Amino acid sequence: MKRSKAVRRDVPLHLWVVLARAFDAVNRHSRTSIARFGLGVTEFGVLEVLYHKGELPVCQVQQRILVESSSTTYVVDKLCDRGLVRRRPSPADRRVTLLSLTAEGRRIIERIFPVHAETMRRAVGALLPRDQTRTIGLLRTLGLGAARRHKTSEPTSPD
Amino acid sequence: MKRSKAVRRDVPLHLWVVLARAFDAVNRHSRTSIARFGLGVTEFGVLEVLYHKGELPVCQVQQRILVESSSTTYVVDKLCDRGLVRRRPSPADRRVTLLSLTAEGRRIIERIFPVHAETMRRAVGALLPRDQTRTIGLLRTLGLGAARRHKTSEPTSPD
DNA sequence: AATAGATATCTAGAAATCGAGATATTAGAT
DNA sequence: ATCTAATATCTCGATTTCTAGATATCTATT
Repeated sequence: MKRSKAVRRDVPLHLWVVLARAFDAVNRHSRTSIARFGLGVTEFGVLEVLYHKGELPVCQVQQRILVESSSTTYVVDKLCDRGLVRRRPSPADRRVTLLSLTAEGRRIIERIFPVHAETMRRAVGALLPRDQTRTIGLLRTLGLGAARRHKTSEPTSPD
Repeated sequence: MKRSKAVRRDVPLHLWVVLARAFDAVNRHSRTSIARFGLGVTEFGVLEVLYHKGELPVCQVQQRILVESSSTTYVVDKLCDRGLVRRRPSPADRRVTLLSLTAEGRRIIERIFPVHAETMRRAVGALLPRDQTRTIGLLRTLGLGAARRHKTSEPTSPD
C-alpha cells in the first residue's frame, strides 16, 4: 500500500496520520464493546476510574477520561440519575465535589470491566508483547511531550 | 510517575491507555491549530485529502477522515455551502458522488496547510526522527491488526 | 433477466462534546 | 487584610457526531 509523496517523505506528519488511524481502529473496539453494556465510552471511563482509584474529585476524573469539564458534568449527571455514581462536597476544599460509586455502580463495573478488558487485549493483539512494551515507551514520550508543548504554547501567542 | 498495579502489569491495557493519551495530546494541537483558520478538524480533513488526492468519491474521503458516512455528508454540505467544495455525479457509477475543491477551496487549503503541517511536526517533536520511524511501523501493525480484527468479528456474534 | 446481496449516499433524530462564561473558593503576593 | 490570579464546577447554547434506516445502483449468481 502506497503513501502519498508528501507524507511518505514527511516522517512527522506520517506519524500523526498513523497515530490517528491506530487510535481510531482500536477505539472502535472499545466503543462497540462498551455499547454492549448500554453505556457510552465516557460513562464507562468514569465508572472505571472510580472503581480503580476510589473516591475522586471531579477534576481528577476529568483529566483521566480526556474530555472537557462541561462534558464531565454532563456524564456524571447521567450516572447520578441512573444511581451508579454519587456526589458529595469535599470537606477539605469547598470548591471540589467528590465522586464515588454507589453499590449498584460497583456491581455493574465489577461485572463489565473484565469482559471489556479482555476485548481490548485482543484489540491490541496484533503486536507481540515485546513490541507492545516498546510502543508504550514511545507513545509515553510522544504524549507527554505533546502535552507539555501544548500547555506552554497556549498562554502565549499562537505563532 | 506511577501506574496503578492493574495496568502496570497488564501490558495490553496499558498500551491502550497510553495510545489514547498520546492521541488526545497530539489531537489537541491539531484542533487548536485548525480552529485558528475557522475550520473544524473534519472540514480540514476533507479539504486536505481533496487537495492531495484530487477529485474523489465521497466514500473514499470518508475512509480517510475517520468518521461515519452521515457525518461526512454533514461536513461536505457545509463546505459546499461555503463554496469550498463541489459535488458532481460520477459518470462511471451512478451511486457515487465525486468531490473536488473549488478555486476558493484550493486557495484556502494551499495557504493553511503548510502552517498547520508545521504545527503538527512540532507537536510530535518529542520523539527523535529515528524513534518516529520506529513508532510509525509499530502503530501501523497495531492499527491494521485492530481494523482487521474488528471487521472479522462484526458480522458474527459479539462474543 | 431476475433475484439477492453489497455498496454509496443521504435523511432524521438522538446523543455526545465543545466553548465561553458565571460563580464560588482558594492561594499567593503585597 | 486586601487584592489578584488560579482552580473547580457548573450552565447554556451551538456544534459535531453517531445510529438506524431509506433509497438507488451495482454485482454476481442462478
